[in-house]
Amino acid sequence: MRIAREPRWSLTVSEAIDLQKRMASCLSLRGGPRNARLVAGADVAYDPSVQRCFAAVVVLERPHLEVVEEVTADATVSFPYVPGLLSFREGPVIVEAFSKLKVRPQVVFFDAHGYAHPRRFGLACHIGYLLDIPSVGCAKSVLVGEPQRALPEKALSWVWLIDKGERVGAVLRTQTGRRPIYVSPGYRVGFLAAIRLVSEVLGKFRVPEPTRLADILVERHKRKYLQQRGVRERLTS
DNA sequence: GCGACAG
DNA sequence: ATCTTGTCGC
Ligand SMILES: [Mg+2]
Repeated sequence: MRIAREPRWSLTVSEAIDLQKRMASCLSLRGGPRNARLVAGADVAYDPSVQRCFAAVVVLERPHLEVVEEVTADATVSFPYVPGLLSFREGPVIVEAFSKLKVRPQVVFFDAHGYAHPRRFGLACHIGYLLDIPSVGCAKSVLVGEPQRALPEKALSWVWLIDKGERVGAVLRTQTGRRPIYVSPGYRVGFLAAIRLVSEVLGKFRVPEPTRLADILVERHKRKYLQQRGVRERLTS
């Protein structure tokens, strides 16, 4: 798959923050794909000992969520973890993985926030923009904001996530008796569309299928990569 | 200054 | 995110 926009990743922390402020103003919080057939999930894993990171993208076909393509990539960690700047840490290896895809997904789900971000430009917004593909943020914990009211226990119940008086996303209970996930618009997707899209790709787990399968694949890829590297060192030394 | 803080 | 085995609860 061809990457629509050329990213520049070599930025300082303050330059990255400036970029987010500039980019946030040119985002559309409306729309959303109609009856998307190809949906994708992406996730990243790390090996702290060698400053290496890994990414996986899994493409599924709706409505039955069958896997149609899987790709992985790996790279050297090039940016620290700074809350609010996750896309600059995980972006390079994620985009690298997407470039290896043959098919072009119609929507992408990320294991991170989108609009629910200090500067309203989380990883899901940033990567969706670079790929020029509608995207949704599906985080497992909160970065900014608070539920507008108490979240009911029943599965599929949701409430708005409010930050500084502004609606930034939704708190969605995907399973009864389990903690909720945090859904927010990424790129070219509205609030209700984001919630609907996530509900359409839920399986039997708390986390949506696309990101859950990407998580499993990236973990498997990381293990294989490190094993292979261990073998080479043994034969070289 | 203090506390919060995606992955 | 990662370090880590078994164990308790939905
Ligand atoms: Mg992740």
